Amino acid sequence: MEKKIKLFIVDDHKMFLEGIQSILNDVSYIEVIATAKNGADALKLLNNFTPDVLITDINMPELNGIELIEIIKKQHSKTNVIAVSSHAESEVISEAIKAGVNGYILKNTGKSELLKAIKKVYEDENYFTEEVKTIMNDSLFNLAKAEKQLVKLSSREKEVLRLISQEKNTQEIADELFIAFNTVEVHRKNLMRKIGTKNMVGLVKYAIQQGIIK
Amino acid sequence: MEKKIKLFIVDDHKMFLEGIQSILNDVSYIEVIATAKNGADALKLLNNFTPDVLITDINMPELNGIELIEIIKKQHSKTNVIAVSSHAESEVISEAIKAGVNGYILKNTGKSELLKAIKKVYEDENYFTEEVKTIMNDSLFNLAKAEKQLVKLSSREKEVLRLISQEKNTQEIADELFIAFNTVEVHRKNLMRKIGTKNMVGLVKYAIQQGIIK
DNA sequence: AAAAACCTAACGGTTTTCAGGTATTTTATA
DNA sequence: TATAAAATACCTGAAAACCGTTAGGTTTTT
Repeated sequence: MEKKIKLFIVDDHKMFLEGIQSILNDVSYIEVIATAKNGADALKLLNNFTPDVLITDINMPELNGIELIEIIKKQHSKTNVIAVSSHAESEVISEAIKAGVNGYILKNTGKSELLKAIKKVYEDENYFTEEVKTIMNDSLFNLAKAEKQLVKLSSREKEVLRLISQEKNTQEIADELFIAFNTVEVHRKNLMRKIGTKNMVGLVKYAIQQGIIK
Repeated sequence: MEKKIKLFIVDDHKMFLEGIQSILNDVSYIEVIATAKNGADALKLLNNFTPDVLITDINMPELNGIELIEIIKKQHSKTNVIAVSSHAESEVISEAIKAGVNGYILKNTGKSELLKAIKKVYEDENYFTEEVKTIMNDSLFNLAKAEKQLVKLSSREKEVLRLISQEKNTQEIADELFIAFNTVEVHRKNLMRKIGTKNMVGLVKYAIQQGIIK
């Protein structure tokens, strides 16, 4: 390869970021041109850098991986994106694909697979690890993809979700946001409808998974 | 330093494991003698290896970091332990300290701090990052430490917790375990008492944090 | 400008959780 | 083997969550 692959890495853990960089330092055909610790920072830096491939964590606070991918695909279409996640959850994978991700690998995969993914994605091909492909082939996956619209939470809903996840009850949330008890209930109901769960356990799991809290 | 510091690293993410190894490869006075992807594997390997310092993730399935630390401190007292975690939560820090951990750092800290921690802990001193120290100095921390006995869940309680975290209600859990509705309620109440929360949101957060589910 | 989405609020009713007990059997362990 | 801990089960009443629906005003998008 005559030209180095320009990489941009996004992860909220400095230790992980440095680890990946250290691994990729030894690879002659790759150059890490920038890193960021969340989606918002990444977007700012993308005005100054034009990476060939961007690797992003899915679970990040503020602006998470899925949202970042969506924006990149609209505004920086030359950059291909690999999502990295701790867990293989079909909803997340489904949303990442809908957002236009080019690859999806898990954190429990090693260096060789990471390099394969980077090369493939650089060449405008897709790369998904076996575990992810298994889930994608699952019959339920296509159903889920078809019937489940992309979850877009409003800022108010995220706020309510955050407070629910802090173990606050409806009245406490109402007091804190200066809105009526009933309004909080509506937000909660809409959250459950959008996220597709029937109780608060599902909500808090989603919140943690999406990095909205913790 | 005449002798290399022998390191053992435990983390369920291969990518993280390899990243850390790559970082530490460049450090002359450190030698990574072994790695493991969970607490159980680590314990097995500790029969063959005697590391000076063991670095372990806190959130792992099967046998988590806290439990691993407890066992190491009993059975391999020569090995000092550094806990690595994604988030700084006072309960977890408190339990790690009670388990006898020698250092506690966050994944959002970088290489230089990691090396400092390893050196300090190797010399039988403690090392805690600023963020962790802040939490430890918090007046509530000492209270929490004093009044909160170490959480020991029975296997049945863990089972119920797992099902609660799967968004199942009391009746569904009762049916699945072939026990009475009321019994499930007792387990749930005991879980809430032990974990120190007043609702299921707190339970599921604990379950995720402890790697009991997900 | 129209349509869609969002935020707000309310009502009535159902289901589930939560908090406080008592009590028996089984299992682990000192 | 004593006894402590765990698992089982039941009860009551209160609190909170859950469900369906309507509806008006605001903001954003098309």
